[in-house]
Amino acid sequence: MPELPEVETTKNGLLPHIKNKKVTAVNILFPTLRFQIPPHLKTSLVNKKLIDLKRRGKYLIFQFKNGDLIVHLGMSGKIKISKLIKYEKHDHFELIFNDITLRLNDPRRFGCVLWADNYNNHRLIKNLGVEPLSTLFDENYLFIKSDNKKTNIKSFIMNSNILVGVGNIYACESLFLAKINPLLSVNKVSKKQFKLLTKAIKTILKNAIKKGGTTLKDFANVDGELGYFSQELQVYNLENKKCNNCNNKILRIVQNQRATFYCKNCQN
DNA sequence: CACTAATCCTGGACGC
DNA sequence: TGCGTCCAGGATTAGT
Repeated sequence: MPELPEVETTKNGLLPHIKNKKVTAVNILFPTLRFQIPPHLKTSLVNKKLIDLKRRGKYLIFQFKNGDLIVHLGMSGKIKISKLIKYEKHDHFELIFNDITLRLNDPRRFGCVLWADNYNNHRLIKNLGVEPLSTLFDENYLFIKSDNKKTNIKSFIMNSNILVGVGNIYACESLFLAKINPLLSVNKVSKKQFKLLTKAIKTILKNAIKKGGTTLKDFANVDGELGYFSQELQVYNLENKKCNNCNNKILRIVQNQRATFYCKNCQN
């Protein structure tokens, strides 16, 4: 479900509620996720103060003095500020502070809850590519990374070892904004196109964060409010609808086993 | 090495 | 109302 803007929205929603607060209890309700939730969290986090909450790619990093709690939301994970006493189906993990309870619910179980002494050294984090909203991400970076690669530009920008946070929705939307055909081999992408693309990715992600993310089926922020970027989508999930630029029909194809939406007329 | 396919899992939409 | 099929926001791993 969540790409960078949704994770960022979650982070921004949670942080003011939990910063500098002590964990009073941890409940592991259903440890089965992509990896088993480490049982020691139930005791090792109690009485520890949350120093900061960060985002790295699509990972949330809850920082404590004794280490980092790493959470990935997978396709269907949600963290809510819970006022409910009764648990719901697919609740997995609960982080309880004095006055507030965070609950992780993940029906498809592609998410994970991990522990690391330092998140930067964790095997799932240390090889991640650049943050798209950082100054390290520019056309030169993409150009260097694209060297000799024949893979298509869409899967290239979705490769988290190159660039983090861009999933299927924002890859489609960014390529549309940059007017680049998603099928184009990266070794044929010009420097000028890379410049347009980096700019488009930054613009799309920033705007999506501002709108509180994209709600397709059920994404909601920590207070249960929906994301409004879905109203601004230009191609994603809009097969056979008219392109806002040229009125041609938006196409749906499959690339690397993922749906791609684009306008053949505008993106070439 | 580079690229493709399979895989993990549940639930919602849709056709019959 | 129910059943079968397909599809979904991710990312690793196995295989060619």
